Amino acid sequence: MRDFSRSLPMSLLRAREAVMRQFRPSLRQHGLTEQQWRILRALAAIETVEVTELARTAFLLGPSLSRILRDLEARQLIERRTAKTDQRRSMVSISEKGVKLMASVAPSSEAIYAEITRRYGVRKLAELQEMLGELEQSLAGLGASEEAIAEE
Amino acid sequence: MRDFSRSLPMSLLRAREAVMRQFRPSLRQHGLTEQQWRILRALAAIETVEVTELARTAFLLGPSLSRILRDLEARQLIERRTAKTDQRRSMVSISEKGVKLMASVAPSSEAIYAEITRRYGVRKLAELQEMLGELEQSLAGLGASEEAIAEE
DNA sequence: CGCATTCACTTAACATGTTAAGTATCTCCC
DNA sequence: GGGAGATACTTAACATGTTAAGTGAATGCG
Repeated sequence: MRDFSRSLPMSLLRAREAVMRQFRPSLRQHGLTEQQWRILRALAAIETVEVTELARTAFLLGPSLSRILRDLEARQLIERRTAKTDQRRSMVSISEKGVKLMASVAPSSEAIYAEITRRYGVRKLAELQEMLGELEQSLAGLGASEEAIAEE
Repeated sequence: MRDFSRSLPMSLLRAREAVMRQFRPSLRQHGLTEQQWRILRALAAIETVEVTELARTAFLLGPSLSRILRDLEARQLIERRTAKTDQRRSMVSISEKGVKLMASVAPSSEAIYAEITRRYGVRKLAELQEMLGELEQSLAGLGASEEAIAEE
C-alpha cells in the first residue's frame, strides 16, 4: 500500500494544521476557539441567519453548531429569536459585544494571514485555493447518495 | 475582512472533508475510525515503534494516541511491551488480528483512492500534494518558538 | 551518591466531530 | 381538519482535538 504519510488526506491535514497553528494562539488569547471565530465571522457579514444556513456557511455540523451557539449566547456574543413565520426556525445574529470582540481580534488575525500569504506567495496561494476548490468539485456527489441507494 | 468562506483554512477544511467523506463509510463498516486506520497503517509498515514516534508518523497528539492505543489494545489489534533498555518507553506493534483487519479494509480503501485520483487527475493530484507540502514548509518554524521567546 | 531536571508517556478537562435518536413545528393531501 | 410525513433544530453518546497537569523512570551534575 502507498506510504500513508503521502496520502491525500494526510497532506491536507498537515497543511491545515500548519496554517491553524498560526492562528490558534491569537484566538485563544481572546477566549475564542477556531469554530467560534468561524461563526462570528460568518455572522458579521450578514444581518441574521437561520441555524441551518449558518451551519452550511461556517461548515459545521448541526450538533456542533447547536452546542457552540448555546455557549456563545450565554456569553452574550450572539442573539437569537425564533422566526415569526416558522416557530421551528431560530434566527441568529451577532451582538454588539460580539462585534467589539471581533474588532479586537481582527487586526492580529489579518496580520497572520498577511504573513502566510507573503511567505507562500499571493499567486501561489490563489492557485492552491483554486485547486482545492476543484478537488472538492470533482468529488461532489460521489459520496452518500449513491451509496445509500445501493444499500437499500 | 476577506470573505471567510474563501479563507485558506476553510478551503483546506472543505477539501479534506470532501475526501474523507469518501472513506468514512467503508472504514465504519469495519469498525474503524479514520484515526484508528491511520495508526494501523503506520504500524503495518514497520516492526515496532515507540509511542512518541508513532504520534509523529500518524500525526496525532499524544493524548489522542494514548486513548486510541488503549482501545486498539483492548480489541487486540495491536500489542505493546515496555522497552528493555528504558522502562518509560512503550513499544507498539500491530497484531496478527490487526493485519487481517487491514487486509479486509485495504481493497475498498484502495478502490476509493483510485477513484479520487481518476476524477481529479493523477498529475494534478501530485501537483496539489507538492503545493501542500510547500505550504507546510513555508510555515515551518513560524509558530510556537518565536512567540514563546517573545512572551518570556 | 543524591537530587533537580528532563523525558515518555498518561490523565484530566473541556471543546468539537460524527452519527443516531428525540422533539416540536409545519405541510400537504385526503 | 387531521394525521402522515417532512423540516429545523436539539440531545445523546461516543471518539478525537487541544491544552495543562500528573506520574514514573532516566540523566546529568555537583
